[in-house]
Amino acid sequence: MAVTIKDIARAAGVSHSTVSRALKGDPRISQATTERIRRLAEEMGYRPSAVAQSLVTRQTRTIGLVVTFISDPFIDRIVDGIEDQAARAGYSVFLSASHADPERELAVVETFHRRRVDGVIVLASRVGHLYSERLDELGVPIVLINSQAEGEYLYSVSADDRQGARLIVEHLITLGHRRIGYIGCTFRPPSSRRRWAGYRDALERAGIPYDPDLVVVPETHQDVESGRLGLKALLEQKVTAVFCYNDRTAIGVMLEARERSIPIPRALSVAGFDDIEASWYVTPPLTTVHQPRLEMGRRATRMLLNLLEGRPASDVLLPCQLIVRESTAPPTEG
Amino acid sequence: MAVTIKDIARAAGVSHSTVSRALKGDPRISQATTERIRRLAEEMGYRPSAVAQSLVTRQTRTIGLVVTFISDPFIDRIVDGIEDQAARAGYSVFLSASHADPERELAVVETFHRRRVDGVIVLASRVGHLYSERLDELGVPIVLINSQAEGEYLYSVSADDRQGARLIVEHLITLGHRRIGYIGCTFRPPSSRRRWAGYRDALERAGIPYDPDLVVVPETHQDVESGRLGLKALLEQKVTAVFCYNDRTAIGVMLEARERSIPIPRALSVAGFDDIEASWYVTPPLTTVHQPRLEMGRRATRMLLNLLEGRPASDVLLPCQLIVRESTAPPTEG
DNA sequence: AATGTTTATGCAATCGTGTGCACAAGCTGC
DNA sequence: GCAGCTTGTGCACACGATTGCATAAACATT
Repeated sequence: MAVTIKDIARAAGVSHSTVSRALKGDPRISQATTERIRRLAEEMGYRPSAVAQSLVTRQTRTIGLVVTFISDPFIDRIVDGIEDQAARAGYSVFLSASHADPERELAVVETFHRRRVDGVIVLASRVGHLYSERLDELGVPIVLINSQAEGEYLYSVSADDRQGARLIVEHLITLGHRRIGYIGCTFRPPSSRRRWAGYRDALERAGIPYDPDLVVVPETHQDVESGRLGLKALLEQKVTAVFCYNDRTAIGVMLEARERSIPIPRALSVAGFDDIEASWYVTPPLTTVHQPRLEMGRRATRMLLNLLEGRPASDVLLPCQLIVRESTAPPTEG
Repeated sequence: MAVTIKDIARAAGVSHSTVSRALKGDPRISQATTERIRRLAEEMGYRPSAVAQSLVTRQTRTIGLVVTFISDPFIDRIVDGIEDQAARAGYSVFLSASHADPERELAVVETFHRRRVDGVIVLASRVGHLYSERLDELGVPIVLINSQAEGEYLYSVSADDRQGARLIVEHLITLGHRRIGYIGCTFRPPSSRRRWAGYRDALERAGIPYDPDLVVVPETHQDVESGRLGLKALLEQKVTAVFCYNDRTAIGVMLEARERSIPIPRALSVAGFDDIEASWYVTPPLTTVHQPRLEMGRRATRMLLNLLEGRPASDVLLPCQLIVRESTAPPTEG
């Protein structure tokens, strides 16, 4: 059995209210008693029950974190940032995976409800209408990170997809490329659309006419596969460079290119997005766009904590950074 | 304000005890009342408070999960497996990172204590004496996955490091290699030692004398760097193949080899361990040992749940599987 | 000496749920 | 018509903390 304040009260010969107050540093309790009680608590190995505290204070100091899949190389550092900030503030994190399955999404929300989490962070998920509605019913603040929500959500932290895409496509243009393909993503429509917009921004600024034939959105839910399919389609278009929705897609392109003996970057430049760990393991190392993932996790958590303390918060859009490695080079003549 | 059983009781014109019993399906409550109450609960959007339930039942149905770093490509699927099984059983998971920092380790244990978690899973961590002692003080079952604990711990789920290592070294021997190096890991001594033992097992079975000069344990806490350093040391020994502590180390070897224009697998075969996602993205795809990570997470969780229900449990040692890809080949003559 | 003020502590209710025990009503059996 | 049994429900306490209010003692004020 765990030690309770009553046990301490008995040992100290005071009431349990006094113990509670002493431990909280209530000035009404005399210095002497406070110290005596604190020493006893320490000796007896007292650990306040967060459960009992939650019941009376009506806040659990927990936050619910939903991701679609835990094994997504994109999210690891974000979760790191979330856990870090939450722990520092004395909050604990419930981790749940929705697997992009509506049934499990509802189950997760239900669980968060029963657990009475103080707030929720939704990570890189597609938030459909039903899901969104249920989340709202929780009646707690919700922060979305890199949301694939269809409507505009109240609070969000995102990397600037459009700016990042523009950056990397400008890099390709600067290298001399004119026929640049874009391989989008069919199951993350909003961010794919934003990256596509950045791609067009770059073309427009350079005065290169936009050619819809150079844009493909393969019908698959596997990023790597998407890259393979995308490349097949784009080869007919004689592109000299490909900008991919994300690094996994770019890796798919590279794998497919290798099978077809297309040397990268000599015959084809490949660019990704996200800067996942594997992007600098592959051959050649991938030119990509870095998203400040750790920072995104931290900012989202701080935003949530602010909201929980009644402070205002406003959306955060973090800039991306171009990472030039070896998968991009000037196009070869002819 | 959330709906409570008292609200339902008032609406139904019964006492809250009756509501509690009806919702739990107590046979003493008449069919009619039970149904009426259930309908009301549904209509009013009642969500039982896990907090209040925990207080009285003295179990929280939560499990604490500690990892050293969240952004470790090795753990993602394990966590997937844990979350999956826990969620199915109605348990929620508190995720914490210790960052291999003694201070944070203690903080995590302290948090789990206050939260009154029912059990703990420790993932791939080095569990020192102090840490271990504190964990014991929690007084709840603890399951270690791929433990780097120094002593023998009560309950654990592991992949069979020794067997896996033997498997892959035998593969190298079968290809014709005789001078095979091993690059170990300095900050995960127990498993590194086990893989080293498997390496020697394979040599012994093949009648190849063990040469300590072919074993290096670079003094670095970065896996990739370890591979680079390891290769530098082993090149002097004229090895034709290298077995690495893990895939990241093997990737380090490959990167270093590329910089030195050593073709893989023609001039050097490289083998890893773990089968992380990046292992099949690299060029050439890495021959490695697959650990059934998803299964490890699932088994650990089921073991913990068994312990929580008073059922017995015994340690699990799961076999590893050899994954032959393209980074290994017969040695070239001369 | 009576009253007011300060200081230190205790009492008791509360948070939302579970549960042992009491109890009332209806039924059975003699 | 009464004891005994069954059935359905309520009372009241418990879980471990927080907190408004009461109170007792000590001291200051008039």
